[in-house]
Amino acid sequence: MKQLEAETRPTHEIAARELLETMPLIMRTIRRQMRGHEPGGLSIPQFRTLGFLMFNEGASLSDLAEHLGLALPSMSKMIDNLIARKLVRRQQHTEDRRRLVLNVTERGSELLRQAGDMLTAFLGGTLEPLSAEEKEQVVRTMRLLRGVFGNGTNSRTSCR
Amino acid sequence: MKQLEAETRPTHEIAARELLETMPLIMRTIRRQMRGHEPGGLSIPQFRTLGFLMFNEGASLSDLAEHLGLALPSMSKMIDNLIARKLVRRQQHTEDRRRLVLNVTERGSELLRQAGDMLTAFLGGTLEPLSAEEKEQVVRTMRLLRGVFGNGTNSRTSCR
DNA sequence: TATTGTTATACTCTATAACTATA
DNA sequence: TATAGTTATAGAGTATAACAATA
Repeated sequence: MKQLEAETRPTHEIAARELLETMPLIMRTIRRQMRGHEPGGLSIPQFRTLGFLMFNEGASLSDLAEHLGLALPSMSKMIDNLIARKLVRRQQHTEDRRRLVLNVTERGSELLRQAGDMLTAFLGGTLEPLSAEEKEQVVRTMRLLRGVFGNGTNSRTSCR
Repeated sequence: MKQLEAETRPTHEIAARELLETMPLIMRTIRRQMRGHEPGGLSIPQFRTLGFLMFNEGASLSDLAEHLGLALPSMSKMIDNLIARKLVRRQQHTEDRRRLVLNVTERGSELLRQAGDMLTAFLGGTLEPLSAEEKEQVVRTMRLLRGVFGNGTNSRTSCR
């Protein structure tokens, strides 16, 4: 009863296990890489935050929370942190004064660039053993997964 | 300079971005699902810990830390927590009294089963829109990634 | 009243450093 | 001396609840 017969389980169960075993491993590898190596050391969510702000200048806190899939207070705290490190600038929206207008500072954009280069190099090296086709497969699968995980399932409003 | 030309970047760079955007999303979705729904509510590392102990009865703390990719103190604390919740039992190795002999309790195994069922159902539902072939692709890609990320890169001893 | 954010609080994850006990 | 674990400490990520300010 405790020993399962290798591959006789349904595919979605196997896929579930694979996701659960593989993704934390990769996340940790990346996290360590980022924490240690950079001049400033960005966490993954911080990195994503700066990246989002780079391409969505003047985004609000809610925009960010929505994109990262975080609760507002979590996002607020993270932004506090980034502002304390002078990587992000916070202003008030002139028309709707409830809203924040967030931007990456010079320093933030420089750090983001460096972190991105480092990460790209690191992941490039890690993925190197794969053939071009396998790399394509990784990209395809990620998009596939983003498609199914990115929709309703994750919407914060639907959770209780 | 700030706008990048869609798909002209090298594959490994694209793959890097895809990993970074997709994996946190999936992890968060799973984490929420696990936190909320279960009778006890297990975190992902807790779930993996119980799972590992289920198939490696009497494992030591170091075994676990190694498998999960955690530092020993992190692992120690997590086990404390699981023991406090009566999900894990800690004994001393009779021959080498430095070693721990860790096992899942009845209650732990029951909770693990429930959490596993819930997660399987949830992921099964989430992956449902995918064709059988696409699901296979997910499995293949995870194994591929585990292969490249699971080796030297992640060894704790190599990090400073 | 609804929306945007912040503050307070709490818990998990994770790491490093310093320590104890055993081998 | 080397190995297995624990304790102390710290910081990030995350959430919920309660609140303030603006619309």
